[in-house]
Amino acid sequence: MISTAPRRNSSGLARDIEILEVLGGPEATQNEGLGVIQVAQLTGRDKAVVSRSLATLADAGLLVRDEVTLGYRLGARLYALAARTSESRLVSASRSHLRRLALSTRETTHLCVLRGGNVLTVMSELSPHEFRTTGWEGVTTAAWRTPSGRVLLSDWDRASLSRWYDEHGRDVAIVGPTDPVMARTGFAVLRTPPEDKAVVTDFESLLDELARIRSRGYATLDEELELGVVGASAPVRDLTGRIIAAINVSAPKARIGERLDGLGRYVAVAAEELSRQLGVGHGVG
Amino acid sequence: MISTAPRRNSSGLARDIEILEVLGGPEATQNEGLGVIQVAQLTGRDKAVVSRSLATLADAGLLVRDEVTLGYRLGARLYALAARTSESRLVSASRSHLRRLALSTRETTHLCVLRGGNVLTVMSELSPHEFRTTGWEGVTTAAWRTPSGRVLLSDWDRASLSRWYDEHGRDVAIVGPTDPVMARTGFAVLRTPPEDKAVVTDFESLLDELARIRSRGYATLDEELELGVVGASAPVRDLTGRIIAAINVSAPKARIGERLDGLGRYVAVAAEELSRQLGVGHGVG
DNA sequence: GGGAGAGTTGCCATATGCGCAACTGCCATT
DNA sequence: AATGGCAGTTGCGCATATGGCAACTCTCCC
Repeated sequence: MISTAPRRNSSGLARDIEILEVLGGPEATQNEGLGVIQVAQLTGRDKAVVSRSLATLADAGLLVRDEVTLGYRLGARLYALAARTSESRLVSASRSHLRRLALSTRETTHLCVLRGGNVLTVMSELSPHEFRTTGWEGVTTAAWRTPSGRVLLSDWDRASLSRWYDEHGRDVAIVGPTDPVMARTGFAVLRTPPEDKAVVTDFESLLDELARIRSRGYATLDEELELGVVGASAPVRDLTGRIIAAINVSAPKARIGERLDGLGRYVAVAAEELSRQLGVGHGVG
Repeated sequence: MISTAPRRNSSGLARDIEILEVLGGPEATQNEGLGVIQVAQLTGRDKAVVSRSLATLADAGLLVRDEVTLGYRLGARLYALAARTSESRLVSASRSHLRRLALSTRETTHLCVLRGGNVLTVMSELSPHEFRTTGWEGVTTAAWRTPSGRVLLSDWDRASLSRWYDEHGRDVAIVGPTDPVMARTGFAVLRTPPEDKAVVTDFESLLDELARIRSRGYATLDEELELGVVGASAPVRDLTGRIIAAINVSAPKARIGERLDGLGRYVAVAAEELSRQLGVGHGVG
């Protein structure tokens, strides 16, 4: 990533995107959309501006307005665009691999990509143990704190990493749990890990960990992000060898025990299979 | 009193959306994205304007730029917006389709999703014939025994199916009717179907049935689960093409008679409409 | 009836973005 | 090595779209 932050103008677009984010957030998904005033409050802007922006976005088809309640929600055009992203194609190609992994490990698996300083979970397959009906799709986490994020950074050169770390190294946020109660209470926003568990604390230790990941072919996380939770991640590569995604398995430490490294090797094999399929998948429909 | 089309301003946004559409088009999704000049030609705008707009959109995360080829493509932020709202969107979008289907067939319709080894009925619309006040929302049934469950399994690969069947193939329970009387009396817990009606008896016959479902585009059930009851189910797909839910119509055999296949085709059309609304067909093709 | 809340619109100063043209880099060709 | 062409970025002046305030409508509810 580049962006020595040349401060684009983008006044209008920034506001529009902020509005889209709000309407994609937990407040909007529960009810029948959000009203002008609500969006104005959530974005901290004048209601007149928000009113006009919402109308324009709805005209463009990115939003849909409920004629009765006057509430806005995300529109069909946005979903159509989302379906054409490369992530969308990656997800459909990865599904069976992820599902198989979830069934054989009996744990929850994720497919993650890097977005800015964060790791974006684009797909989840829940373990049979899970009772939740919704996964973590769309949720983002500070990249350098998660095994998937470290995997995704592990093929960067040092200069790029340094720039990236200057910009994002202090990020700690876990953004966007879809449960509104969690969001409101802030429960999931950040749980400080025990000091002694932290493997990565600064740029140098991040480099060390990335080197370890490269040599092993996978990353593991032992209660570093959350007590009682362990995980393993491995890189998915496109046909040029670049790391484009990471497969992750997260589980309670109690169920994994001493087998964490075994899990890492297993995840790595699954990621390699997926990579191979992506390499040949170009001709296949 | 809206929609008198009062000539919105939308100068910048219209252009940005046009650019997004172009980058969602076939020219961009195939190769390594599109360059500034190409987008300028496709939108008929000055390359300077396009250059700035693309940079701004990329800064916002709606676009991603390939460092090497300098090509732009749609970014993960779009996907994240859509993915985060997919479940709530399914429920809200389904209601009108289910209701319409219930009215036109004059039978009870359900929306079902897979949870572990069971089918969970998320939403029901009762037929005009029904007098019960409670639907089957929240009721779960062994997946491989129901048409909806088979539909939901029909896009799984064989390896995953095999694992899944090892774990859940012997489940027979019908769990948790919301009617407390039914629950207490155990009336709905399990009615053994007539032997000769069973289409799926083991893993191989399940595979056969799934193949039949794939080729027809819908599943039917003829007194297999309960005497005198027939049903038809069809798949609902999300924007990546994955089967995320099934629409089901259940009815007394006496009222359907020979028209079961017709009902299946009819349900399949409704499910396709719903899928299209969720974003399928706008995109991958 | 009137008051509160939600949403829209008019107005004006100002910041924004358009469009042209000049500029930088890169690569192939001679 | 010089040249020309192509891709992309940037500087600048001017028109205009946009933000913020306030006034306004509409509906709902007491």
